[in-house]
Formats: sequence, structure tokens, C-alpha cells
Amino acid sequence: MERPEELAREMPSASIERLPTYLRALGDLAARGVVGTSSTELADLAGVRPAQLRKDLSYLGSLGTRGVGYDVVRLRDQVGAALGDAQELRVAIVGVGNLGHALANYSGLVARGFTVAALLDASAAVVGQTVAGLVVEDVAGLHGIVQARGVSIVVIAVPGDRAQEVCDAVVAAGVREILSFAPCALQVPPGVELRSVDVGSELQILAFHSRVRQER
Amino acid sequence: MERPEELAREMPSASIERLPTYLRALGDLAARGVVGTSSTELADLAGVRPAQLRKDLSYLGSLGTRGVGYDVVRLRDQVGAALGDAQELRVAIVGVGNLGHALANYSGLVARGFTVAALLDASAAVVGQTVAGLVVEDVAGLHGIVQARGVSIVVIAVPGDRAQEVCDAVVAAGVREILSFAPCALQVPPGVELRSVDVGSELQILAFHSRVRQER
DNA sequence: CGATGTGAAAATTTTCACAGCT
DNA sequence: AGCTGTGAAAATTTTCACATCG
Repeated sequence: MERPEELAREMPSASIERLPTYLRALGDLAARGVVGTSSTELADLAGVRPAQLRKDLSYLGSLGTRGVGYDVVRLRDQVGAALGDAQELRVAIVGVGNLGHALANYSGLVARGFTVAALLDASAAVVGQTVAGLVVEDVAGLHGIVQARGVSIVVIAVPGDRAQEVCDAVVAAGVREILSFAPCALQVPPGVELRSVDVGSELQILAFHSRVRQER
Repeated sequence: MERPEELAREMPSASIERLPTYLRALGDLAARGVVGTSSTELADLAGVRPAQLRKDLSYLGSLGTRGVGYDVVRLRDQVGAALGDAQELRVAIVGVGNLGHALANYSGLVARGFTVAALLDASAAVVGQTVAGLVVEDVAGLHGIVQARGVSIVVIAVPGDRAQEVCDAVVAAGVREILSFAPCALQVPPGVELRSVDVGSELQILAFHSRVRQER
């Protein structure tokens, strides 16, 4: 409470991962002109329990008013600040295939305050093309581009058999935050934050539940 | 051990979520012609600790040989079976925008044994077009298509403001496994398994770590 | 009074360390 | 001898329940 930054540093990762959901719910409430809310309402919108929402928010400080609830706009701004809202972080996308294409055109990135600063690919067939208003550049120039444009997050959208080498190059370029869509486990040194999204795995997890269901 | 199905039913969700990673690592080993492996090697490939891998696999039964290790092909088939490998589950994709397009063309789905059985959209501009060898159909026909083609998993790739209504229709059509790419929390009745992937949230989580890093 | 913020309890997940097989 | 399989311990996460304060 005395030092919010210290507390935020100790926020459990499980809580951190729910913040974006809360931020979105708060944005929706604000857009609807709702002024005040409660942990019950907000938790409902986010699909969690009220106590969990309160505990999660408590790591960011004392953001509500006892006996009253939360001010929607104020809370939105505070959660947004925790998520680096006003930072205008620059993102580079490596791999401009089907998925890279879709990501480059995804309005959600800009809507959440990110700037797509570069599109990179290894294939001569793609380099030079204009996608989402950006000219695709050669991945060989990764290091220089990251440095020159202040890229802080890189999205890896290349085939699995290229992902580790691209990942290594990204780390070597000094990037500390990586989001990978490659369907394989990537090795990163300590201090680098890697998150992975794999559509195939998600479907397989659903398939597991489907199979268990059938067995009964 | 006496009743593997019962055990599988009790597998912790945290363990279930790691099975696809193990399966992929095993597939890679098999492709390289490796015959036997150990929990240490496999855990390394999957990015987890050996004890965790052994505990995870133990929920499926006693799959290795003490003092020796695991047979790669055998273990791959057993983990694959747990994930419904041979089931040839049918998937329908609702929303054929940028993302839906990319998903329809994603070779990883077929590679992991899924069949894309239908592409659906609400927009007249898209319905009737051929994407990835399939004609896009009107989402109004969802219920009939799901029933007629035995669709067991639906992927929701529509804009956030349409996601809940589509989700409700999908549930009403009898689907029990849903993967959503919508950037919002969806409400589903108990018994329906919903998984959510939100690229914006993933980036915001990375942004949180980036901000904490800068503060130090 | 009423909803937040939070210690404490419960549940889940991870890690340890070694018994048990081959 | 060596690696798996697994109870037990440790760590993390969730939930409870209530003191707290506007």
C-alpha cells in the first residue's frame, strides 16, 4: 500500500493473467456509461468469483471504497496503467503467413494501445509486399529494426521448425517479451518472458474432455 | 490402474493442459527415429521438470518401464489416444474474417487429426465464397449443420460484440466443446467446456511484465 | 449499513525423495 | 544400477468469512 510498485511486483502470475479480462469488462461498463460497480457485478462480467476479483485488485492497492464499490473509470485507468496502457509499446511480427497476416490486420492490437512497428519474414516472396499498411522486411534485419524502432514485444508466427532459431535471434536482439504461436516448446534464457498460444493444443485439450465425456 | 478411464477422468486440468506438448515432443522424437526416451529428456523438450512429466503421465497409467524409460512410439500412441487422436473430431469455424480465414487454412488442424467440417459466417459478402476448399455457409444453419455433420467442436472467431450470441447458438445446437478467440468472457452453462484465446490479453500480460521491469 | 480488503482455511498444483521394478 | 511411479511435503492459488471503514 505504501509502495504500489513493490506490491505489483509480487502479484501472483495467476492474478496478472486475469487483469486483461477485468480491463475489458471495465471498458465495456464505461462505454455503456456506467459510473459505479461492485466486485459482484465485475466478477460476473469477467467470469470469476467476487472474492477472487477483490483479492486480485488488492495487489494493485486499495482501489475501491468500502461500503460503496468501485468507480468504473478510475478503476479502468488504474488497471490499464498496471497493464502498461499508456506506454504505446511497439510490437514486431515475425512470419507473415496466414496467421501473421491476420495478426497484422487485427484491430484489437491498436485498440489496446499497441503499435505494430514492423513485419518481418524470411521468404523473398513475401518481403517487399505491403500488408496492413506496412512493407514486409527481411528477418535478417531483425536486430537493427528492433533497436531502431524501440520494439519491446515480438510475436513469432513462423512454422514450428523455424521457431527456435527465430526465437534465439529475437532474444539476441535484446527483446525480453515474446508471444509465440509456434506449436512447440521454445527455450528462452531466464529473464525473458515467453507466452505461447497453440491452437492445435487448445483443440486437443477440448478433444480430451470430449473423449472423457463419451466414455461415460 | 485397474480402470484407466476413471483415472483419466480425475486427471488434474493442469496436467491435461500439458499433454499436447508431450505429444508433440514425442512426435518429434519418433520422426527422428528415436526409439526410447526418459522423463528427463522428454521433460526437457517440453519445458517442464522430469517429476512433473512423470506425475502427469502417471494419471494415464503406468506407461514406462522402471529402470529403463519410455518407448517413444508406444507412449506417443497412448498420449495420443488420451487426446482423442483417432477420433477424427469434426470442427466448425464460425466467423470467416481474417482470423477465421487463417484458421481454416491452418495445416496444424489436419495434422493433429481434426477435420474442418464447416465454415460459417453471418455476412452475405462472405457466405458462398470458397475458403480452404469449403463453401462458407450461413450461420443461420448452424444447428442443422452441427447435427448433420457430427460437429463436436466449434471455434468462435467473430467480433466481440457478436460472440455471446454465437456462443449461445452453438450451445443450443448441442455442442459441448468451444474454443473462442473473442476478446471477452463468454457465459456457458455447466457441462460445456470453453477455452479462450485472446491475443490482446496475451500482449497485455507481456506489457505488465515489461512495465514492472522498467520500474526497477 | 454494506461492500471492500484481507488474514486464515481449503483446494489445487508442483516438487521432493525414495520405494519399487526391470 | 537406474529410472519410473508415487506418497508426502512445499508452494501456489482459490475461497471463505469477517473486521474495517466510508
